[in-house]
Amino acid sequence: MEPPKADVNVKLTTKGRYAVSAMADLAATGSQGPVALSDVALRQAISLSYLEQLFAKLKRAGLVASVRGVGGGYILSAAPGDIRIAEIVAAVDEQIRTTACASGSSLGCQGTTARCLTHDLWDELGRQISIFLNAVTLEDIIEKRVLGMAAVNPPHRNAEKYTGAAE
Amino acid sequence: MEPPKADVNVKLTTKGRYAVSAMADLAATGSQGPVALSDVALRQAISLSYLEQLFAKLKRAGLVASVRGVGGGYILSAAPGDIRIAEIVAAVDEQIRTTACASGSSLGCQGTTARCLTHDLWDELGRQISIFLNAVTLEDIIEKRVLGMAAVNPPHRNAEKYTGAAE
DNA sequence: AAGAAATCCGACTATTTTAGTCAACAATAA
DNA sequence: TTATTGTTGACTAAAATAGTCGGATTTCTT
Repeated sequence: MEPPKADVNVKLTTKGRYAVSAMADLAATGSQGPVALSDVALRQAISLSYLEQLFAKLKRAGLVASVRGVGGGYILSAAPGDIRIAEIVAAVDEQIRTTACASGSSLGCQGTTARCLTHDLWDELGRQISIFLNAVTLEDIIEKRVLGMAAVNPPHRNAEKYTGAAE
Repeated sequence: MEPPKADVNVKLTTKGRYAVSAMADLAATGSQGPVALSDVALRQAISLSYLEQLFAKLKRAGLVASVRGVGGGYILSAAPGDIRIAEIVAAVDEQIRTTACASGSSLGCQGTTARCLTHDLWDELGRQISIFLNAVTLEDIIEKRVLGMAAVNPPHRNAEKYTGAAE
């Protein structure tokens, strides 16, 4: 059984990060039974109300299941190794609004002159991000297997290896 | 002479896209002399006033030079092959505000339990995006050499090749 | 049956960011 | 000198983000 793949918009807000943090918390602590959001809220320093919002979406996306009542909480719908980060982000982050030359669609791209020169660029970047977030699972996070992934290959020139942050 | 490298925050708004489009326009049309923003505004369908804002920042970053008066406009400060997309994005997009567990800094990351489990993840993603945007230059864009870059290597599992957008 | 612990639900709000507009000014070429 | 273009800064409207709040519902425990 292979994990489903999610498409990720080039949009990464704190909402998505909170969701991933909360899901990682669930993966790390909830191996036995359901975990109450109030616990997650304390551990991750996120407000309970906000977490409730996020988990409503996560549940709608089928990533978690809920148990109501005393002793209830949320459980992952699948093993941590089968939940990709891309799915989490896609579940909580709303669709990016398509400005002018939207990534993916060729809207308004009847380019005569220089218009939409950058279309391919954003397309490709979005694809790179998707690939990355689809390659990492919750298990990778709690096992700390994320760092040190190989770099992308530049298109044509033999680019010097990019070592780190400038400045 | 090697192009400088810029650090890119994990933040990609239309502002950055507009700037890249405008710079690509400049690269494509302005090989002889300065290009007036009014022309760029028409071709790229961006409002002139907004472009002025963006180019003020681009100039401050040293990516373009300006010529005032009749026949004036903006010129690239370097050859298209020496201007990386990352520099453009970094010039116009403000610094991301560091929430809770900021990428790069270890602020608030005195993690006892599960806190900051995702730190490495966002760090690594930011690095991937930086690598990509640092690998692409304006020349690549106008020569359409952007598409078909190699995928990132997943961390540990031998992930199935991600072929495209789901759904 | 009562109460506590939890999810659920929807409306509301505050803050920030984005995406501009507008007006006035400065330099320069024709 | 006049038209063209850049320069600057203040201002604004709309959208997205990041929540809050109040209440309802379910279910376990006593």
